[in-house]
Amino acid sequence: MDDDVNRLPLTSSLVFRLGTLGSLATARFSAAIESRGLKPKHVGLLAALSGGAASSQLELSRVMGVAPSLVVSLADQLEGMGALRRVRDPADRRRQTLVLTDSGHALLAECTALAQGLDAELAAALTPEEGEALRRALGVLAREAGLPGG
Amino acid sequence: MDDDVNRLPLTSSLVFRLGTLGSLATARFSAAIESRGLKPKHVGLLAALSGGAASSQLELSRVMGVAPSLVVSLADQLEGMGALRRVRDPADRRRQTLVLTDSGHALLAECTALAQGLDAELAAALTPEEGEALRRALGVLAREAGLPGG
DNA sequence: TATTGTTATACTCTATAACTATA
DNA sequence: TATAGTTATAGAGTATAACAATA
Repeated sequence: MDDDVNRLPLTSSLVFRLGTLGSLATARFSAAIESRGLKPKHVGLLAALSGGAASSQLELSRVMGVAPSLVVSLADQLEGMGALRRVRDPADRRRQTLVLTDSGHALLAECTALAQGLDAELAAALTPEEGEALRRALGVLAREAGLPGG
Repeated sequence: MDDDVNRLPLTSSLVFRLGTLGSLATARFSAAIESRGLKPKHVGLLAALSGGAASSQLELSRVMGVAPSLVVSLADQLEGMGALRRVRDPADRRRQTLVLTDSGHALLAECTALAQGLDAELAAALTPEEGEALRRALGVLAREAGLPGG
């Protein structure tokens, strides 16, 4: 009579667990970077720039999967805090090329260190082998989905 | 000079990848259940009820990590589509016990099947061993974080 | 006429706070 | 006076659509 005995519960599916753990991870990262005045998407933009995945704002909006208007707003704020500069592309003056400043590189490095700290907290519950397997599997899925980062 | 050569990029950290893949997983699941008139949180509520993790609305808000007012709204909608009934606890008439109807059980079973389909799509990029390792690691993290589902 | 960036506006999601009923 | 639930309101985050500048 009860369906649940015959099937894996929804809550242990990959999609459900990725969803809930992803939201938890984002919340923790958000709290960690809050004191720098950053939100996760700011950091995503910095990382995409640093990785060379994109330089113009429209390219960034495609790579990040967000609306162009959001990139404008994120770039405004990052420019305001001195993390990047807008440089007009002389070959096509419509394009704004975003360039990380030294301070932007340093900010990204700080965020990377914070992320590594959170990684260590997460991985503490896992054996080294489990942690490594998790990294590998998530890497495959990220590549498969066309997400930034190698 | 370039920081990136000496450290793992932010985009391959566990937190970043859980965040981005989690948001992708939620978007896919959301699209899959949309035709049923459901959002992921509706399904989360059904799953929490079915798993016996909570019965009163306030308990549900704690288990799900959302505001009590949101549980009211989700329960309103699920009640409106006949997936659950509100039953006053006779011992404490302030409490609304939420009970899944047959139709609610069936709806949850459909959503579970949809999730399993998405799981299969995700796992297609992984070897069987990688998929199993991913499931295990996410299970450990979910338990560690006190998330529902075993 | 098409494209890049920007601005203005609206929508979705969710929380906080005020309120009602019961304890 | 405290608690469960509800309603009203507000805020964050983001998208869509209209607009300006350049191609």
